[in-house]
Amino acid sequence: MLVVNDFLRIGTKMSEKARGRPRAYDPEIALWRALETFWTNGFSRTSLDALAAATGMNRPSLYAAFGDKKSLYLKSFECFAGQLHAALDNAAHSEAPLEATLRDFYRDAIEIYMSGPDGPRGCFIICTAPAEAAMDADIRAALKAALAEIDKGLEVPFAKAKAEGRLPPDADTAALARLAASVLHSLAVRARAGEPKEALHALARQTVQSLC
Amino acid sequence: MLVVNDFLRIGTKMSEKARGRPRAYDPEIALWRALETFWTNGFSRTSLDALAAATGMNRPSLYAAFGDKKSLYLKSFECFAGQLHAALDNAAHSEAPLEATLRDFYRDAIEIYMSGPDGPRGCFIICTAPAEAAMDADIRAALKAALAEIDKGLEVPFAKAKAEGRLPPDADTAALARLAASVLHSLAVRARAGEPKEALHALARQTVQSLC
DNA sequence: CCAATATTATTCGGATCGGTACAAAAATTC
DNA sequence: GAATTTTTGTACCGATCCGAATAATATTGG
Repeated sequence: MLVVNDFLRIGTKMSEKARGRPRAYDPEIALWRALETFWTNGFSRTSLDALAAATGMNRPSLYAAFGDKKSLYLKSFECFAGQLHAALDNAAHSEAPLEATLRDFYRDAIEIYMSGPDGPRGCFIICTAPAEAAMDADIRAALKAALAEIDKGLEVPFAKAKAEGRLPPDADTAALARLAASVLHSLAVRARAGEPKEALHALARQTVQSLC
Repeated sequence: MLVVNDFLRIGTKMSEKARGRPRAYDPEIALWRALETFWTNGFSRTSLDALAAATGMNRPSLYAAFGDKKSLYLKSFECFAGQLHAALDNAAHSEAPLEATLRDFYRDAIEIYMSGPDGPRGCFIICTAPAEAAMDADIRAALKAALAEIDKGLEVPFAKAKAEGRLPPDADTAALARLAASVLHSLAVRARAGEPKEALHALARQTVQSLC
């Protein structure tokens, strides 16, 4: 239950040399490799052996660095949520008009959803967390928080457009943002199901047109 | 690899008595119990022991009746897809105007998504299939087909409204239906994440308002 | 060179996994 | 009532699961 100590050291100054045997892995790279493994396989289907193989670490090192399997999954989740947060921040601070902001946001999302070494993987959060969420309160809480962050983040561009008079004064920006977020969720699932990229772009286009 | 024989016998006339020891289970009930187990736990996290406990059958009987684990999952999937198909058919044949049809469709869906013995479970298809879809071509194909059926099914009410002049003559009914379907997907995930029922109804309301 | 420290590498252990073999049980047919 | 047929129940299979215990290795500090 100690664990995690390593993570705290990432940000510290590297002036004083580490005392013992040096690490053979980069924690950030290893975490990303673990994330990718969970992303394609989901939580329950991913074994510690697969994670060890993907990270190049052996199981004890994995455990020492990230804790048990679920802890590693949640760390991967937060890592992906960080990327998501950055994308939302980007949209929130966009100077472009609402249509363009939303269009670019979807474009970037689709690009990520369609990526992957063995075919499209959709969204880490939407495609792997729900399966576990019903029985696992921690994963459910993480999922709920991520959904809320998407809703909140997407509201900013709508609110800005409303403040600038580009939306009707009675527009419910929170509701519009939740609708836009809903399409994002669907894009994630559709990509993973194998829908062609053009169909996803068409859906995004229709959404922008309907909401702006 | 024989298997399945039992299923074929469900619909046959029961005039000639079965020859051997009688079945101790009802295949339809057992399938529904298995479906519920997969629904809450997802595919990978569900063990054959859990399925046996839920159905009241022992493992050999399970195997004889439904084949291996994935085969049982896919049968559960198709069973749920059948319910979905009925709901879509209901919406397609509705005499009510588009708004009411869509509103009722969402209302019924939310009711199902919020149901469940241990809290809301969302949608069997949207919440359990994506996790497996990236690595399992069969589940991916089933998921893709189900998504297509939702898109197609929801297009009917839009097309009817357009034909009756209740939508602009240039309305892209297929695109609108895909957008409406996307919100359904999101409702499934949101319900499983624990969003309150009223929030889901509000999202449905906003969607109907935006699309009709 | 020797102690201390921290990580790696090997190995194991109990539990559970999905699937099956085999015999007992319960019904029908003759 | 004996033979046949089908299902049930038990027990078991090798494989894999997650986690930990132990030993070897590589570095720093004295």
